[in-house]
Amino acid sequence: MSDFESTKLGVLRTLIALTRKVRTLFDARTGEYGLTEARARLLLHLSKSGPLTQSELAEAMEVERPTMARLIDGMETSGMVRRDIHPGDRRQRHIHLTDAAEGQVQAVLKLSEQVRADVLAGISEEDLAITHKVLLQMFDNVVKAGH
Amino acid sequence: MSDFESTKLGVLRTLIALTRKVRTLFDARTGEYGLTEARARLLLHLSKSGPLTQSELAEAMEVERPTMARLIDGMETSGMVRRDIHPGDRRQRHIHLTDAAEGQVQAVLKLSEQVRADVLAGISEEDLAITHKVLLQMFDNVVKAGH
DNA sequence: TCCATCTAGATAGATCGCTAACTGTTAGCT
DNA sequence: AGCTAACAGTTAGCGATCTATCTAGATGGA
Repeated sequence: MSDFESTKLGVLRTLIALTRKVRTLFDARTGEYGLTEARARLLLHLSKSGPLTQSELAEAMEVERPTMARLIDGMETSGMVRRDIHPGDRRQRHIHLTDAAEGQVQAVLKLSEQVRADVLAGISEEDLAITHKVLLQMFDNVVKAGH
Repeated sequence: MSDFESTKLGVLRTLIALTRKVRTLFDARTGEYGLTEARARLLLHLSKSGPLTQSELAEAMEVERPTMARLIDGMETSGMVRRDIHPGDRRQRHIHLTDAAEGQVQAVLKLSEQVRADVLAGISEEDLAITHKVLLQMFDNVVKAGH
């Protein structure tokens, strides 16, 4: 088997294993804030975007709506977000960060940048750019293949 | 923000989203065999390696032992694998594919190669090699950071 | 106006991943 | 022989993801 063939065999497997490891690293680091990787990402996203509906958040973070609903459930229970019913359309819930959560944003941002730096250590700008391009291409391929 | 900075921000996010999408694509394709991405991977692994213990399988597929145990539970229930107690060491269970599962290997192999081909479509050998190298580096970084 | 359709969100059920803690078995050392 | 440590596997509990389905509310055409 050529090197190319064995790379093809391994790259998806590496992708999957790496994603799991990144998540567990994130979970370990953010555990003291009552956060997980998914929660931290939502926290940071909301702090940048401002209040959005659940559907908008789901689309922006590329998860399905029930996934987002459950994520919000958990963060609502631990007092990090608030569901506000939109006055003009009672179907919509606008998701706000609570003051407590706003206060954590800086710390989580720092922590998440640290994780990112750890993960990307020793990788050249060129290689990283190529990798990102390739991952985006794969993503596009999967979306197309899904039809 | 430089391009390098924005790539750093996006690449991990793309990685996570891509992994989810690849898994769901796999699940959709293999659904008719009563398989999922994880089950298909175990099926193919066992067909190549021959019978192994649960711990060996867990290590080879880079998941924890309870994860492997439950995966085997499900496949045992649907009649794809068999747990054989090792005569010399009653702690060990040697996991065998059943005849029914052996018969599916070729079809699943084909299917999994098709998914792989779909995902990797249009990506050059050079870029893929770089990507794999970068992912492995990231994996190594995460393992080191986890201590 | 009224009924059909679309949209937003919630709920149910499944899979897969993790850690922590438990049982049973083996091995090793005194 | 017996105690301790290590190992294999299981169980319990939680988080995140998906699809399928349900309810409530909004919209639009007959």
